[in-house]
Parts: sequence; C-alpha cells; structure tokens
Amino acid sequence: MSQIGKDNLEAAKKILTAYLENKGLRKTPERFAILEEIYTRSDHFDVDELYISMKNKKYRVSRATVYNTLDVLVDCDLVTKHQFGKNLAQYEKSYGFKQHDHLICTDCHKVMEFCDPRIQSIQNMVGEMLHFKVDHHSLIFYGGCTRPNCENRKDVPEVEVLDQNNTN
Amino acid sequence: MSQIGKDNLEAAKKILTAYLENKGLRKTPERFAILEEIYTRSDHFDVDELYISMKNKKYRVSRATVYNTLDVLVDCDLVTKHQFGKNLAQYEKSYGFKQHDHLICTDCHKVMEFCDPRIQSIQNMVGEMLHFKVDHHSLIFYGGCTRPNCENRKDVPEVEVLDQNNTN
DNA sequence: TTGAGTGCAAACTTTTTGCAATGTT
DNA sequence: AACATTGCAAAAAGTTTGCACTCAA
Repeated sequence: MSQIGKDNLEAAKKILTAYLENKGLRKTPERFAILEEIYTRSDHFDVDELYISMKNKKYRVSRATVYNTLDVLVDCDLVTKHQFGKNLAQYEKSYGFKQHDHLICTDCHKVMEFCDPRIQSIQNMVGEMLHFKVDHHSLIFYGGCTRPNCENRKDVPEVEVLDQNNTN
Repeated sequence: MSQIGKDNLEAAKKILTAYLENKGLRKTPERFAILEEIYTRSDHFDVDELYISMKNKKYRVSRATVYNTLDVLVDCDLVTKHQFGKNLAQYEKSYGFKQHDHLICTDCHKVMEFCDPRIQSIQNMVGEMLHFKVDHHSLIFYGGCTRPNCENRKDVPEVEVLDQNNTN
C-alpha cells in the first residue's frame, strides 16, 4: 500500500465520520473496519470476496452488515457500485481516485480502467438535449486483449490504469 | 406496430432461421413465438414481463425456455441484454435499430435513448491504447428529468428516441 | 438507558439445472 | 427413431429482512 493509499484511507475515515455524524448514524467499529478493508484492497471486489477476506482476518462481521455498510459507503461516495453485466454487484473504493471508466476482457474478465474527457462533454450535451441533469454515468467497453496469453497472464495487475496521474 | 416494425420481424425470423440451421439447432415454435413477441413489443423488458405477457396471450412457454431462447437470440444479435444496475436483466430487440446508448431517470426509471458518434471514436482510441479489440460497449447516463412532473408523466412513451433516423 | 446496528438464519428474487416428456429432423 | 428442446419443479446464487441481542451515544 502506497503512502497515497494510506492518506486516502485516513481521509476516507474522516469523510465517513462526518457523514455519520451529519446523518445521526452511529460510528460503529464494523463500519470503519469495512472501510479500512476496502481501502486496503487494490482491486474491484464483490460482497462475498470482501466478506470472506474479512473473515479470514478474524474480523467478526456478517454478510448483512457488509451489505448495509456498503450502502452507507456508496451513499457518501466513498465506494462506487458497479453492475458489470452479471448478477453480481462489484464495488470499488472511490475517494481520491480520478474519475474513470472500465474496459472488461470478455475472455479473462480482467478489469482495466481508462479516462477520456470527451465522455464528460457527451454527457453534458446529451443531458441538455434531453432535458436531463445527468449526475453520473457508466461506460464499459467489452472486448478481448490483443496481446498474447491474455487469459493466463498473472504478471499484470488485476487492474491496470491508464492516465492515472492522480496526485490528490 | 409500424410497417418497419413488421419488416424487422420478418427479417429477424430469417436471421434466426439461418442461425439455427448454421448451428444445427432446431427451429422450434417456441423460439419463433418468443422472437415474435419481442419484436412486437415496443420497449425494454425483463424475463418475467416477457413470460407473463406470453402467458396472457395463451402461449405455452416456461420460464426456462424464455431464458434459453433469450440466450440464443442474444447470441445471434437479434436481442441485446442490459444489466441496468439492478439485479434484473433487461432486454431489447436489436435488429434494424440503430446503435444507441441509454439514459435512465433515477426518479422514475424511464429509459431514454441517444446516439453520439464520438463514443465510437473513444472506443477505437481506448482499444488501441490498451491493446484491446473492443467489440461492444455499454454507456448509461443516470440523472433526473429537469422537466416538471417527470415521475408521473404517462403521456410520454416509455422509451424516447433521439436521432433515431433509422429507415431500414 | 435506549434504540440504531449487529449477527444469524430464514425469506425473497432472479437465474440455472435435472429430468422425464415431447416433437423436430 | 434419435436426441435436442421443452415444461416443471427443485436448486443455486445473490440480496434483503425479521428478530433478539449488543453497544455507541
């Protein structure tokens, strides 16, 4: 975990604290433990991966609490929820990370990320034309890696980032 | 149903026939009945809506067959499957209809459509940069209608189309 | 103290699967 | 006639809910 990652976790904790206080919700250890686990992970994850991962670390959490807490974290924008075409919701931490979209390999299911400012302008234009206030979007490119051995490469990180010049 | 819609249905039946013959699959009445039902509908639908709708018309189909047939139709590109953020897959007919993306009202869940050629060029560029052969994408804008009474307007069609100059 | 939040298990929803019956080729 | 496909019902997969207990405020 990089220093930036750690800073993001600390900042995220502050945001969560403020959010909970503001909403009159309780600052339970479970909520912070789940937040920490998420900000310590590097990749996209689903509810069960997170749950199992915490169980393995001897945390005492139930699936219901994981679901509840993820709702809270999504609501305060610390976590983003994705429905990547399957019936399994995927999540990813979002504080301190640049807005990005996804590219998913239909062979190996690797998730990559990219940024393109034109999407923002399309969003603005379409919103205006259709009288919609667009507040977020989801753009996913599905395809196959053209490099050899896409499916079996374990030497590349699960999530690659293009143009991730985020410096907080 | 317009004449264009009818033509699309006829063309779709031919495509399905060719596909089934090519794959050595059987041309069962259920498959054509489901195709016809889909091309007769005007909107997006989920498995249960389609199933109920066919039951009401006294077709004899089971949910399993609807699921199986939808897989076939998606595979031969006559139907597109969407996972609009919920755990309920939505489908829509796709033959003879221009490529488009979606805008979903987070208040009333109305689905609108739009086209923008820039998405294609972003797709090409990103694919090249990340060494991916992108073969399809999903772009959804989420937002709220800025016109009054968005939630309750029944006078607008469920699916609005912008730039739908399809003449097929 | 007290009720929001938790763990657990049961319920629910959507999709998939097993199997005997059916009907296309 | 052979076997892919169907209907049905049961199972699976993912998520939500009910309830008694716990602990943050």
